[in-house]
Amino acid sequence: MDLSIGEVADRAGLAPSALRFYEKEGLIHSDRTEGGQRRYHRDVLRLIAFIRAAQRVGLTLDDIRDALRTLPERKVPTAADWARLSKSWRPLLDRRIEEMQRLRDRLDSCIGCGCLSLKTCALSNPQDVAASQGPGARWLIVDDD
Amino acid sequence: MDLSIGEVADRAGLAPSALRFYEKEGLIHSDRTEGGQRRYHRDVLRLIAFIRAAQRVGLTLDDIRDALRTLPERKVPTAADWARLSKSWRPLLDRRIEEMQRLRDRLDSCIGCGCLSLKTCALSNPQDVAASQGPGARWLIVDDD
DNA sequence: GTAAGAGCTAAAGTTCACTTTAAGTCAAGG
DNA sequence: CCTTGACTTAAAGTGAACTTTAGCTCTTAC
Repeated sequence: MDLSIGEVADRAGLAPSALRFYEKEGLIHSDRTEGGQRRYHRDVLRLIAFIRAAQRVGLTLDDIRDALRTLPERKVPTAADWARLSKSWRPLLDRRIEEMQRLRDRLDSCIGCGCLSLKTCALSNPQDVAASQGPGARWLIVDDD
Repeated sequence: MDLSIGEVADRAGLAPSALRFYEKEGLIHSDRTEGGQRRYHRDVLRLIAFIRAAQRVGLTLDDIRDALRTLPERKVPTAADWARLSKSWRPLLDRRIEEMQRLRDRLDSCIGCGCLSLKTCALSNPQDVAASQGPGARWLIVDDD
């Protein structure tokens, strides 16, 4: 009752080529038939769901492979294993949400006050704050004083 | 009192090569010195802030170029112009925030109940919901019934 | 006036996450 | 048995967003 690559692709909503790619990258695993075709355990669907979720949160496949390495090898992960993994994403998720909300609030306040041309507006003068901080998206994640 | 490419790069927190790239892509504009070097109006810093913000929300540079085309040509955009642009991002931003929150809640509930191996759990059986919906990240954005 | 560092261009290179291609093999229904 | 559609591989291609390289030129401080 194992799944072929096409069945997994259909159910998971991605292309067979993506599954082969994930396997080459060490993210998922398959058994083979006598003739060399892939056969997947149903558990791979949950694994793929986790991979896609992690990607949505902003993790690279490298990050995800590292995280999956913390799952017990050679046995099917338990609910507790998955829970531990989910939990480790929580802070990242919180940060992403907070950042989006800050951006939204900032856009809102600037729309509301029409201040975009004024010196005092955070949006209109991001560079003065940004210049002093490392690389990356600086002005958006600046803490309000 | 115009800015050189290096000054803009420093203040905006990106590389000079990125500024040249943005210019080639039609996102920003520069004047030139007699000798052919770029000189930027201070306004470019705000424009760059907008571009980076839009990227954070998930827009491609193509999307952003299109959005910027709605700004009045040949004159410095007003506060109202920027406000209109910001406003158009609001729905996208809201959707992204909602999606992140849904993912967080779902992970939380699955951690809390330890249900990951059960048939009733949304996280453990994403494929049954996902299969019926188009391509993309489906299970994460499925509405709760 | 000159040296050093900042800037110029065009073209090629990089990384990520896949997809496409080409040439062939496997599996399952009739 | 055989046809058809799904599957196999390795390697090359894709697109987004830049960066790097090479070989110059410009600007500025001394």
